[in-house]
Amino acid sequence: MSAVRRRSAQAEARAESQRERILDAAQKCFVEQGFHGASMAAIAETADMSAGLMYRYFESKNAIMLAIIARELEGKRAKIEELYTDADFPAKVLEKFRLWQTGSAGVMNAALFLEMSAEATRAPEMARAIRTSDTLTRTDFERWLRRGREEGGLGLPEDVARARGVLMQCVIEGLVVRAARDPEFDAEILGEALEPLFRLMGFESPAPP
Amino acid sequence: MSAVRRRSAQAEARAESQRERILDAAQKCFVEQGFHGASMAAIAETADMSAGLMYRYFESKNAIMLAIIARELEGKRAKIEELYTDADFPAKVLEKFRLWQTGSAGVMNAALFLEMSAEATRAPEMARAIRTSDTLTRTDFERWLRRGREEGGLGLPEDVARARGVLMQCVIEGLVVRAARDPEFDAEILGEALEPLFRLMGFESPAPP
DNA sequence: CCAGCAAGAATGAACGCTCATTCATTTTCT
DNA sequence: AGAAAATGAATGAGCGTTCATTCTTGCTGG
Repeated sequence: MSAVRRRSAQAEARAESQRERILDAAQKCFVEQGFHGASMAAIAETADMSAGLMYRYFESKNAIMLAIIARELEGKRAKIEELYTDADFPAKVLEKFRLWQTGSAGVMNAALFLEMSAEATRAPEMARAIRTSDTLTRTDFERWLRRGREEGGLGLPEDVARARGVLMQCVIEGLVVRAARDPEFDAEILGEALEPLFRLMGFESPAPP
Repeated sequence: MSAVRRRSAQAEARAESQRERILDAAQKCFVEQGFHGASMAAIAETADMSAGLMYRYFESKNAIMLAIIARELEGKRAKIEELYTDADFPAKVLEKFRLWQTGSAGVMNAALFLEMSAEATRAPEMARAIRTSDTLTRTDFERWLRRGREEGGLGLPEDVARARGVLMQCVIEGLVVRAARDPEFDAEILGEALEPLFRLMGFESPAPP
């Protein structure tokens, strides 16, 4: 029985790695050809497996799309969290902007972000997934803005914090749009305009110790 | 010959109205089902004509997509121009935000904007069209920011104006993303955060006479 | 030690369907 | 009557999905 259990654990691990292989391939294809432009055949070829086999690991193409979105959103939140656990907010945002431009691996891809957002306006399942992640991100921003002064924050009242939290999201998402649209744009130019804007909104580096 | 010319002019007018009927239907379908999800049959039905007839007025589905984009971008620029030919910039932006949320006719549709932006990352023709409109919009913003003091402006130097012009675009586009994602969101909340932000960036109402 | 075997993994041809596009035909105008 | 406008069935390509089949793996009794 121990042998059986070991085997099934091993099989489970292999299945998981297969799922990831499929998701990696799907992400590449979705970025290059769009959700609807990418065919299962193309994804299979990219993943270096047969089309039929993918149905052992995912119920449908739609399930793959949803899995991609979940993975991307999780990654996005992790990246945004990095922004305010460390110093120099504007510089960190600029750094992320450059990553969005190049579409580096492991980063929320800007084109995919647009694709997802457009799709969410008509696919309720995607809208729900995005909405959840969206709310989490905004709540995090608000918490940051409402921190008390003794913690190095401004201690903003709730309504002001909410307004600025949303606006912050808009600015970030606007930067993503720009990164997708203009991968050659020199991020440095944004820097000097971004800094006073973030200061105004209360997103500053924590005070030095 | 006058009869011939009159006839051809009349025919031309009719052809133009047919083209517009197709574009209106296509826009509706694209918004509801996406560029690739909307079929020619669906567009034809919405336009209340046969599928075949559309090919008398447009070479292909792709040509329809490009025409839609051109029309949307032209409208977008006109709407943005309204922003600074009149008083109270932040209030006007909020008003546009609400229109994006409801997807009112005649206004650049938010979902379509996302769809277009995503498509542009892989279709060079669309990228070119969008890039052109994009540059025009930014140039307009920059001109506004560089206006001399005697004209009620700040007379900002070129590099600062460029940085703020791009950032302004990011904020606007971020608002579009938000409008698409959250049609229920109360725009009023944004108002109080938006006003100091625009003031900081130099986008103010013209001084009263 | 191994021949044989069950079961999971993987294949890829086939299926049913939808799509964009075409074109022989009919209808509508002048 | 004749030209232009409009139709909608036909076409063929491509899609997501299924499934009969083959391959691989690792356990088993002898």
